[in-house]
Amino acid sequence: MASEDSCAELLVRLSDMGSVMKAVKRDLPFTGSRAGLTLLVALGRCGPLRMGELAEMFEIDQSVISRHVADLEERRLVERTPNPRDGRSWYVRLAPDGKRVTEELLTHVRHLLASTLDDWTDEEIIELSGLLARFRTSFDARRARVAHNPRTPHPAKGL
Amino acid sequence: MASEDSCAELLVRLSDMGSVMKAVKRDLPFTGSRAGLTLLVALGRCGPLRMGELAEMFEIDQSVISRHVADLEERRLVERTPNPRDGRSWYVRLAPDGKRVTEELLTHVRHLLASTLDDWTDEEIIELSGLLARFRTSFDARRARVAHNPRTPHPAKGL
DNA sequence: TATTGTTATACTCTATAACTATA
DNA sequence: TATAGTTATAGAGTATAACAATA
Repeated sequence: MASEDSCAELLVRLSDMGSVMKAVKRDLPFTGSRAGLTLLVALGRCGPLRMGELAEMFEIDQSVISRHVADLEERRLVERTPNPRDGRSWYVRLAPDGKRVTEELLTHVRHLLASTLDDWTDEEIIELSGLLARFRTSFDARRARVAHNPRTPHPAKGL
Repeated sequence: MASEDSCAELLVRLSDMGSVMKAVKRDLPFTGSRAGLTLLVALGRCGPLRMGELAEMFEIDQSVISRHVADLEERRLVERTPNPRDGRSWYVRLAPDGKRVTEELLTHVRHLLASTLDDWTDEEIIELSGLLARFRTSFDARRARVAHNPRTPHPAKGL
């Protein structure tokens, strides 16, 4: 069972990761918005996705996705194809330029990370990845519990 | 030595933590900006800090800190005292209300985390905290190396 | 002359609401 | 009527540059 002390410590460490990722993203050689970059990477990992799926994945509004995708499309980094099963929706996929850019970016970050972790063993890195993946699973499970059993006020949106 | 594969995996996991922290912050019972909240927590952890120190800590511009602190001061959550050793600078500290609010928030998040990790052992949590702390250390060390030995183009700011 | 902090301005990211077109 | 996506508008967060006061 998790103690308050160990949770407080973990909280600090997790917050710290925010600064780290921010620094990584800021120094990335990409002439476009950080949000667009994030979408490109997601499309590279997951393959074609609908607008709504992207919105759900990042928990941001569809309207925001709509504008970012429009921007990426204008810059020839993604392409849209109509969903043959539903005339309302679209699939977004990486265009050739987008694929190239995304691969370059990922290579860049992987090198950065490898250089950062040059005194770590592979086992240690895998250990950390595993714990983070498990943390994510636990977090999602808790959210599902709360959503199904809403004794807490509400999702409490604007607070 | 870190392999490309393990780094790629870790990269995905670290990005994931961004979404998690965003969800945590969004559901927090705080009637104010997320940025202000972050500053309050930092002041609670570190004690009185100068404006410039806050800017450096979060790697954002002094002008931004200036406006957030002005807002928090207006809402009686922080207080400013002149630095007796340097007439240009100010110390920012939690006001009584700010101290109360900060403690309530931290208690809330600790409970949230404890509920999330109810099937983790304390040792596992401490293990994860330790690896994250070490990651942060490695990351900072790499940045210092690059800064002192700038064979890469430059800090590459606007990119 | 350099540094601490402020103000003015503009850009990025996001949310809300009103809209369209399909289902 | 419900849903997928768009557009308009507003708010939060940040960076840049010009500035005041102090070192």
